[in-house]
Amino acid sequence: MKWTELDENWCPVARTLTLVGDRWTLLILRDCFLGRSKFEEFAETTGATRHILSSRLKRLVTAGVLERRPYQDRPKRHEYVLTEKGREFGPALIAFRDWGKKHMPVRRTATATKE
Amino acid sequence: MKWTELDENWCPVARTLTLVGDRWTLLILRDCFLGRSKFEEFAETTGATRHILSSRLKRLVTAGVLERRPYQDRPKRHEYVLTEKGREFGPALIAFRDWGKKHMPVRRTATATKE
DNA sequence: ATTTGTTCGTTCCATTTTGGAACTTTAGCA
DNA sequence: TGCTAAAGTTCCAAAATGGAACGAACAAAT
Repeated sequence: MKWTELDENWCPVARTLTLVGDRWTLLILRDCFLGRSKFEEFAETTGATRHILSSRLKRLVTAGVLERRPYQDRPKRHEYVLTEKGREFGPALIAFRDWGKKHMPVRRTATATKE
Repeated sequence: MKWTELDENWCPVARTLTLVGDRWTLLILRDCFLGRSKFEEFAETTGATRHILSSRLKRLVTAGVLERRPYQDRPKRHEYVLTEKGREFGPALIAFRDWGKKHMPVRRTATATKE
């Protein structure tokens, strides 16, 4: 089954997933809620390739979850900010955060271990 | 960046995504909350291929979100049921559902339109 | 005894999507 | 002029996916 077919699904969860049902998209939204808004910031903090970042941001803007707006002229630069629709997605991320805090402890690696 | 690297991420959202950050996994969990528990049920209602279903269920069981347990002998059959850890993921799905109900209206297609 | 049906997968392969890095454009600054 | 920064785009090899067939293990029907 293709993902585009899901947007006519009877289930609201399924329809939601057509838009935000992938890792990078959710990480981008997390960033937005943390106040980040620039392409380069997303690239650094999410670890997504610029390629994927570009396509995901486009999708979110098209869907009306983010708004792409200029924050300076010459050189023209844009930033991505949450719309009302996007802000209302907050509770979902809170739920993910809380569940992660409780059930997904940080796995330390050799390099991450200090002390 | 590889996904496996995210599980040592400082962010609990990111760590959560290493486990449930894909569409099929979340649809499977939705099914579980709706009371479904069998492989064939998941296959039909999520639309995921048996291949993907198999790998996702394994991951969820390994992570302790689902428990694979026999519900009959001869022919041996198993079902997948939410553990306490899995049940605590409910609020996240509720948030997805609510957001979807409000912001992702069903897109009707020609065949779906009747009357 | 052979065929059919059910459940739960595994295997195979062509198509998509990713990851990773380089390249482009526009413009300020030294 | 050369260097840096932001925001993408392009390219290609590697990984994930979809689609459908195949397999095992047993029950029920013919």
